Amino acid sequence: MATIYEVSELAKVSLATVSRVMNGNARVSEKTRNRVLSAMKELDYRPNSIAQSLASNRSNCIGLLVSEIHGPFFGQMMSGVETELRAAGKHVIITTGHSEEDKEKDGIEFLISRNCDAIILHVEAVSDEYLVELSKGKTPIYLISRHVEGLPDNCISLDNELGGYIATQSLIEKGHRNIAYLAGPQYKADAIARLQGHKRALSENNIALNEKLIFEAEFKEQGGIAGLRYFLQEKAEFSALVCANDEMASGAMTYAREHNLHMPEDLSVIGFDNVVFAPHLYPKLTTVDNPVNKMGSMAAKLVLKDVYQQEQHNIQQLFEPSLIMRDSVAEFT
Amino acid sequence: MATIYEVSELAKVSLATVSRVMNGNARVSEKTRNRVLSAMKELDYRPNSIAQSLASNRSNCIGLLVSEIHGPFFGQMMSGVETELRAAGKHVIITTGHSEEDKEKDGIEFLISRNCDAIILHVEAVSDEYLVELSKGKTPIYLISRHVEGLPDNCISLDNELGGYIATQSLIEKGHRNIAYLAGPQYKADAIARLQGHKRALSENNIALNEKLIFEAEFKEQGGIAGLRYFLQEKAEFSALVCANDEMASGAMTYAREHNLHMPEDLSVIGFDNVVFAPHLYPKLTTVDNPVNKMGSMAAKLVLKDVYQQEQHNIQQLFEPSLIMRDSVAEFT
DNA sequence: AAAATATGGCAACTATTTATGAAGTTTCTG
DNA sequence: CAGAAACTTCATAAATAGTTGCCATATTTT
Repeated sequence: MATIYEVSELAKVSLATVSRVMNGNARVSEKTRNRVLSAMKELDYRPNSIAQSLASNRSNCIGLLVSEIHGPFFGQMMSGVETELRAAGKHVIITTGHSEEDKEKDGIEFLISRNCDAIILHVEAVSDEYLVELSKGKTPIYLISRHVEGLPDNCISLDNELGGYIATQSLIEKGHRNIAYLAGPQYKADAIARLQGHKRALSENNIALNEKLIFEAEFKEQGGIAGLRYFLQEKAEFSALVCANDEMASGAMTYAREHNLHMPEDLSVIGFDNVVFAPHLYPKLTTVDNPVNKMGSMAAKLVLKDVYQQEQHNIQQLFEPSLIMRDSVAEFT
Repeated sequence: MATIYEVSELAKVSLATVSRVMNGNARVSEKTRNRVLSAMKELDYRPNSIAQSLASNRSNCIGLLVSEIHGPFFGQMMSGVETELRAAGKHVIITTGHSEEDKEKDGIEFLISRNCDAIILHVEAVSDEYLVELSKGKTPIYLISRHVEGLPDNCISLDNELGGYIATQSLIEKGHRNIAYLAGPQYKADAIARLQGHKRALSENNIALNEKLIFEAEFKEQGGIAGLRYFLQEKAEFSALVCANDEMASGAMTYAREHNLHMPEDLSVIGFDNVVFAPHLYPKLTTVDNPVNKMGSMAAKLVLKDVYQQEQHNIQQLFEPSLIMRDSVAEFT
């Protein structure tokens, strides 16, 4: 591979000038620039990005830590981040945290050790204090789908409380009063907020909270199955079920059907996230849209703005959920 | 950040010795090693991976190019690759090719320019010749889910022809004779092979091929919808539908239900890939399992073996699909 | 005491960025 | 048209943080 020396030699120009042509940080006359460019072309020269990183103390890599790489939710998120950064010529290093404190910390270490210029995190197990401490290090951190007190400029978040609220509210408006709530793991901030929204909707409508109609499970199909099994075993009375995410809703629906509950007549179901497969469930799932893809690209924009000083417009840090009406909710009769 | 010099100074040891302790490529006495290690600890020293890369000509980064980052298929694949490489302390840089020739080439360039030690590709639009040419460059390439003549040692592939065969064969065994086939884009090797398998199953059972029962569409929900719409409009007679992947099956099922076709009584459907949501469709989708996750981790193992000289057992390059029976296929009566 | 093994200290090497002061060239001004 | 000002470019050197090879020396084993 050709080096900058060979280019400078062929173009009969000094090293510094070649560097200037590449980085455009100083004026170079048209004539010289062309000489340099054609020398580069002739030698099929590509700058060694590693050497550039070492000398400039910039790796042009952004670390991205997600809970899981598979799964429709993270897919959308990573996609948003990658698209934005790729367009800016930056590289994305992806790793996972599995929603476990040790693994999340380990993943963060891993990304920092790679000299990422910034890291974008979707972490759930790690504490706010840890993140505040981490943010004092030399690698800037950005959080997706999490709001940390003390890091207002580095968080991209969704108003999960509002999401939980509109889900339940929409059921109440359809006449439902006995509403079961399948909550996500209560150590995860978004799961907590969604449940709070649910409770607010109930209390604003003067519906007493029935603790038996709340069940906590994991954010997966299996969690949905376990949840509905619990509610049915408890013989609780309910005409509608709100699930803290679409995967749970999918599992719950499968289980409901296996137990001869017709949806939406016997049971209305509402999800959260509006994942790709939501419109292909049966019945088509009514859910709360979570603009994860946009949040991902927004996190990337924030990095481009703060870390690489690129001008960015329309920066938005708080996103709002919205209701997507489909067929899984019926009027209560 | 502390450098290797400070460590050597504090440990009263030479530079070379510190390096030897880190890389373990030469013998160091227990005593010295401990002195060095405790000096590192005291200074909270972490080797600068960029400088290591420059000096050793190893970036410890592996590039991964997939068609799309979202989508259940790629999620499983990336997950397999990442898990394996992460455990080996390697970094994964992910980018996308969108199944378009230009973008795929561009993505490859992008990864090579980052000095990846190897790149793992899931490319669909680029030609075999291009890949053979590419493999002559200094960056080793590995292909997932594609077999390229001339690169036998760098391909991990699925016997798609067999997959297509067993899907159709399973329907025939249930008594179906009029079987519609929803094919994937015929410039993609796996889509071609799956269709071939279908045709072989038909001919082995002496069923005449009806061209009207074959439709080509994209590997997405929308493709499934378009396909079934076509078959219904054509008023073709068929009791079963095989879809070239699960997403198409999901779309087709949604469309079928909207047109009052009951599944599996009126229409049996079979998919391909056995994606996470397949068991949560209604009816639960019978499909052909595609071990993408394993194929991803196998590609990673191949890299560890070839590029990093790590011993690996059970290397497998050709994978076999298997039938997963669920509820979307009925006996033809 | 000789041979084998460990370690030290040094230097060259990796490919770039960036600063510096000097020198060269062009353009403008009076 | 001379001189000044502004703009370009040069050549060099230091810095980035490591790896690696070499030979000399120290320590241990035979």
